[in-house]
Amino acid sequence: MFALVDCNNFYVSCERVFNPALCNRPVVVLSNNDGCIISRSQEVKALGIPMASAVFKHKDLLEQHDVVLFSPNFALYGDMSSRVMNTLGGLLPDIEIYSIDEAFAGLQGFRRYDLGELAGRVRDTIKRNTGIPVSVGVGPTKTLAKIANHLAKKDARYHGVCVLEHEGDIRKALGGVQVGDVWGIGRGYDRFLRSHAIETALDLADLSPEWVGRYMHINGSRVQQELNGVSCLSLEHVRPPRKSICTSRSFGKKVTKFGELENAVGSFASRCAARLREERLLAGFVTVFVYSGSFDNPRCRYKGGHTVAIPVATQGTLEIVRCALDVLKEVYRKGSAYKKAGVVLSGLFPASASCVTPSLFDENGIFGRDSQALMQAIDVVNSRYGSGSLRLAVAGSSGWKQRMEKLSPRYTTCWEDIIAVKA
DNA sequence: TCTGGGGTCCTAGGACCC
DNA sequence: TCTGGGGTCCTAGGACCC
Repeated sequence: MFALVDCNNFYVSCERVFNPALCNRPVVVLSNNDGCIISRSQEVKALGIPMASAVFKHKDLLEQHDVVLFSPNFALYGDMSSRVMNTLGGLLPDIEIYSIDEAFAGLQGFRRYDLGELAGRVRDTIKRNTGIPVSVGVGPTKTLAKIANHLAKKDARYHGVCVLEHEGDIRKALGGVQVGDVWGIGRGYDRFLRSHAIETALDLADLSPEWVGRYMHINGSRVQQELNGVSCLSLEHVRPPRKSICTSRSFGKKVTKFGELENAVGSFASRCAARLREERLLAGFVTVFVYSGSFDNPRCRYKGGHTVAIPVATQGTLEIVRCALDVLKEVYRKGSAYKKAGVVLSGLFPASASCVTPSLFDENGIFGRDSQALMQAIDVVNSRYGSGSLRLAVAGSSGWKQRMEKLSPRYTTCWEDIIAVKA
C-alpha cells in the first residue's frame, strides 16, 4: 500500500501559520509578477475562482470579498516544506518527496497497522509540529493513493484521511471521480476521453487495454493499470539526476532596449550558474529564449530561442554569462517588445565525475577562464548578504524588474524577519 | 494596464550511417 | 518488370506534473 500526504492550499497555509488572523479570511497567493492566482484558500475556491487564472479577471470579486493577496514567498514555502517532510520522514521512513507540498510513502512495514488510524496520526502530528494542515490518501497503487487523497480533500466527512483498500470501495470511489481529475490525465486526454463518452475514472479503468494502448500510449496504459490496482509506478527514493536548470521571468513592463534585455539574461544566467555550483554540476549547453507579449496582437508576436555548446563544460558564472549574451545577440530582434526571457542550462553531469573532456589547449578545468576562488567568494558573499549582493555589472535589475508588491516577511530564513513575541 | 515558473517523458519524422 | 534491411541520433511538438 502507498500513502500520499499532500498539504492543503500549501502556500496559503504557510502564510497563515505566521499570521493566524488570516485563518478565517479568504486568501490567495499570486504568481511572480503578481499576475496569476497560484494558491487559494477554501473560501476563495468556494467563490468559484479557478486555479492559475489571471488576477485582473477577478478584480471585482476579490475586492468585494475583501480577499487578502500575497506575492509568492518561496523562501518561506521551501523552508516550511522541509519542516513538513522532516516530520513525515520521522513517522513513515519510506518516503519519496514528490513536490514542494506532497510526498508518497511506502506502507510495506505497516501491514499489521490500522491504516486509517496511522494516516490520522500522520495528519495530526504534521499539523502540531509545523502548523500546516495535510490530507492523507491511502491505496494499493500511487494513482489510487492520489484518488484517495483527492476524496479526503474534497469531502469533509473524511476528516482529511481516506483509505481505499478493498475492491468494492475502490470501484465505488472511481465511479465518483471525474476522469480529468485522475493523476496523469491532463487537459488533452480529458477532452479526448469525454469525446468518447468516458466520463469517470471507473469508465477509464473498464476500457479495453488495447484501445487505451493505441490512443493513449504507454503512459495512458500505466494510468489504467494503476486504477485497476496493478502497481506500475514504484517509490523513487533517490531523485534521478537533473537534466536541466532553467531561470526565466516575465517582466514587470515590456522591454524593448537591448541593454535591458542583456541585464535580464545576464542575471538569469548568473542565477543558473549559482544553482549549478550548489548542486555540484557542470553544464555543456546554454539556451536563451525571448518572448514578446503573447496576449497582444498575434501578428506582432515573436518567439526566439537558440542553444550553443560551451567549449568545455563549466560551472563558472563568467563563462556561462558570456555564452548566454552571445546567444542573446542572435535571437534579439530589434523592434519587438519583450515580455519574457529565460536561460536554460543542459548537458549536465556531476562535477566530481572523471568524465570531463578537458580542452586540448587550455588547462583551466571546470571553471573555464573563471577562477574557482572568485566563484567561491561570490557564493559566500551572496549566501551571507542575500543573493544578488555581489553580481556582474551586466546582471543588473533595471527596466525588467518584476512586480512583487505584497511580499510577506521571510519569517523562518532571515534574521531581520523573525517574529517578536511579546508576553 | 494586468495573464507564472519550473520540470519530465514520449512520439513521429527526418537525416544520416553501413 | 525489378529498387534492402538494419540501425542511431536529433528535433519539434505534444502530453503530463506541481
